[in-house]
Amino acid sequence: MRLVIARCQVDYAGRLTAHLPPATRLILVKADGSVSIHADDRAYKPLNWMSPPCTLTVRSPEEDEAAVTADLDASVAEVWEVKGKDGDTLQISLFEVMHDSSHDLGIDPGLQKDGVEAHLQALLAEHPESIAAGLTLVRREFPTAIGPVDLMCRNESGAYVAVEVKRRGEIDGVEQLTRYLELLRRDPLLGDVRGVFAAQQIKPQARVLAQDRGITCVTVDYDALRGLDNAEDRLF
Amino acid sequence: MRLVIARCQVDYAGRLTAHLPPATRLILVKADGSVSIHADDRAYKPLNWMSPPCTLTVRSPEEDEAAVTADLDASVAEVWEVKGKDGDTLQISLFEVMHDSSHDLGIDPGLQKDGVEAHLQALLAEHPESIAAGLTLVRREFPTAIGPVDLMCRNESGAYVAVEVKRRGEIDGVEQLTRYLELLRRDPLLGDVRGVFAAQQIKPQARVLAQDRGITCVTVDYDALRGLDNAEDRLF
DNA sequence: TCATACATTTCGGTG
DNA sequence: CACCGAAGTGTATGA
Repeated sequence: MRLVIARCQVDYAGRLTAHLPPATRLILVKADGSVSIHADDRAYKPLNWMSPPCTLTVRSPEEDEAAVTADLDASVAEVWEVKGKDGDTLQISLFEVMHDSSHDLGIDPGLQKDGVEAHLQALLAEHPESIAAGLTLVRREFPTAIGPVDLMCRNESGAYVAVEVKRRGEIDGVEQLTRYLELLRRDPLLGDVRGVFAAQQIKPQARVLAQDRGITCVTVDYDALRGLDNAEDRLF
Repeated sequence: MRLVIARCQVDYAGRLTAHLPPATRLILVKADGSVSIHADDRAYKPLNWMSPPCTLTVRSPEEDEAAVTADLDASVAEVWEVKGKDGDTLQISLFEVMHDSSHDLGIDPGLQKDGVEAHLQALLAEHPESIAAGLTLVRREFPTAIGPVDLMCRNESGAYVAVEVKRRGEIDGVEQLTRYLELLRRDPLLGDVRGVFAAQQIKPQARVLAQDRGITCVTVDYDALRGLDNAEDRLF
């Protein structure tokens, strides 16, 4: 990884056209060839970047007439041109370099995650009764023409119940479930299909929309479910 | 901005739980207090991060028993604890520091963009006939109870046409337009309202859904529109 | 402050 | 390779 602190100007042309006026910034050149430009704020998003695969070409400004403008040519030390795979380009004009160091980091073992929707879905699949009393699982990822329903269940009276699982319940989740229900209800083998929208938190607007469409909302306690799981582990 | 290259282990607890095993990485501490951890690949996304506002506390490992594990205590040099506003925490255990430098960057003038949806909408507003022959603009951002319709037009026979503009046409865009149309059609003053989904690219699934709902799909050539605009500039 | 829509979204999964 | 959906999404804008 190469770290460069420099006064620079950046021009991007690709899916959009963007320009960064001259200022001092951090330029990161990583081992995979990717380049990103960071200001002194925002942890997550760089000001500008080029995703791999891409190639970086460094040249002095006089090598390329086009890169030399009347205002800038006197002070430009180097011009970096980064070309992406879709023909997009990032041109970095460096005026003054304050810092430049390279470091060998090696490959990263990577991030281990827990608590995402997949886990929530797995826990609910193991404990469908926590969604509604008497509910039993038919299968996870129940296939439809427009994609799989998270959980297909049956209630005490044998009716099918399609469950959409979300960490945060918002309008688009209700729309998604609505589309599934529309399709499922066309299948005469399934008969009437109920809809349940299960999430850790459900936004008021999503709740109203769901209610309007006859979809039941269930808020799920992830920690309690995990506890249930742990308790089970201990018991059996 | 502070740049630290160090062998470190990272643990995040917040909306999810995540863990980074010991490895050499770049740790960025920015002027706004934000912290991000980068591996030697991926331009855009850090391995882990804490968005501002947040506070960084540095301490030697013996100050906090909880942070000291049997496996690690011998080699841990420092433990950084970053607390976010929602009570989420990022704990960085540093084993060995290879580089540590600080740089004053000042505030950034920021990115200047062109080519986003707003511009596309503006161009289409100036050239509604490029959406469909005979179309004339009534107004941009036509207000409804659930939000503004991008473009409200009328066709040759005087019927209202609601146009949803997207750079990339996907299912949620069709859903959005559907909601608008549902509302607009309740207004007796407007009469029948047609729907047009205009985008640079329209995904097949979105196209199918739109067709099913009687919404017309139009793919827009952004460069041609911009050319039309430039040509106009030259002519008048 | 909250809700919504956009993003050069990025990123991972599946067909 | 495409499409599709999730993300600790982040970010800007308007109510």
